Amino acid sequence: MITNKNCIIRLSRYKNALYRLQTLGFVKVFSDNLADAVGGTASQVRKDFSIFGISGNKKGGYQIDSLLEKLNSILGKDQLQKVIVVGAGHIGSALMRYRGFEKEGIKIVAGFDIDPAKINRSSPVPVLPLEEVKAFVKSNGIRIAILAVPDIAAQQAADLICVSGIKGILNFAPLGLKAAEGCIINNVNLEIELENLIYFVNVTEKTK
Amino acid sequence: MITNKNCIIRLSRYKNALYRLQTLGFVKVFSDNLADAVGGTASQVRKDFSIFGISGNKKGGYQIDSLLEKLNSILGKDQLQKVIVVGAGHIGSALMRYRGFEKEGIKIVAGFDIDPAKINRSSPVPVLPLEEVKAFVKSNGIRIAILAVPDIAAQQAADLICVSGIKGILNFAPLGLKAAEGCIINNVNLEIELENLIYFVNVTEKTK
DNA sequence: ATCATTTTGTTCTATTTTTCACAATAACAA
DNA sequence: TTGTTATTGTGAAAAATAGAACAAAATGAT
Repeated sequence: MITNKNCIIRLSRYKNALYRLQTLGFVKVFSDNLADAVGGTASQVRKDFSIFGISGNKKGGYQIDSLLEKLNSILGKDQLQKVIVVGAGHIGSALMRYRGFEKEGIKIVAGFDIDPAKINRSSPVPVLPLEEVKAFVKSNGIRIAILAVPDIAAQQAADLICVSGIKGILNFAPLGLKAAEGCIINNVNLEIELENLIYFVNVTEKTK
Repeated sequence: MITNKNCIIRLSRYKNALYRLQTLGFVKVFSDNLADAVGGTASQVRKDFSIFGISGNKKGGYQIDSLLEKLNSILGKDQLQKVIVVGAGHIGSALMRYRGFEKEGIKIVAGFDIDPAKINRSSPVPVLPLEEVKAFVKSNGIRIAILAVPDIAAQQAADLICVSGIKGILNFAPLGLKAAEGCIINNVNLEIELENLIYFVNVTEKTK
């Protein structure tokens, strides 16, 4: 089994680049075009494809449409992914209003919050009371949740949604969470991303 | 020079864990405590410290306060980092309202947008016309920008702020940007993060 | 048809990152 | 003291990842 997260991220980037190339009218692509498009090497593009049994044509490159089909299937994009957002604060609400996911086949179907003032069953993406999350997850077959609650509530909320049947959590709380058995947590930590950026800006400035 | 991004991310996590431990009343910590706290190995904690010349006490572990001082200095947290947000849409506005950065010594000092309707010079974080970005960056010595504009505008906006003197960009546009010479770009791509999560949820489900 | 050229697919090599293992040493106990 | 134990710091080993190189195959030109 592939455990290389960067490799999967590259597949996503290839996919995105391929859509752009397709829009521009291209129907086939070579490994070095893709490498240029995502900022990698042609070797690595071919290696990545080889790992997943994707093959092209000697001298003919890769057919963009069939390549996209294969990448989309690997990335689980052959079916609509329904996602919930837990926490309807600034970040959570912004995510619920964000339309960019839809063109990626990702649909935010509901938000949940513990604060009654945030509940709104009639908005485009309804915001429901947190107590209803378990029933909702079960009856709608949701597997993925975005967690955007304050630090203090994060672990508790994570535990709750794991028990509710969620298999993967994208965690925005700036705090490492302990995953329950059978649940994967990926962290998006903006503070850490910024710190990282600041570090590398600092060191490249110093070494110059 | 250290180029290992994950290593720097771990330093941030150690730092955050240390603050939590400090709050709980601890004054010293052992490598295995930290490993537990961030989900790594004790070896790696010590190796990471060793790389940056951080040393503790044989049998005595690490003094939390001096350890934090060293980590904060490495991560550039010994001075307030002023950051601007380019793009005052849903994500950009949410970031400007997000108070979590302040306790990390990161202050969003202004937002910029091309849409006159978004301009608001009197809000807590003023939103200014994009034309003013260069002057603002220069006169306030800003080095870091968060880019939260729509796809189509992203490369152009990135070019503009690089020319304006920005050294590091945290890019939210779901699109790989070409960095101008002397400018570092880190990408935060929520679609890709979700795809990644979905992939790993799928494979762990299948292999079980 | 033959040859030259292009591009894949994969093996082999290099580099990077992580883990292991253990000597060195500080703290404490007897 | 002397011995025992706990923990660091690091060099060496292992594992994971990336890159280079090249044979094989397909295309097109002469």
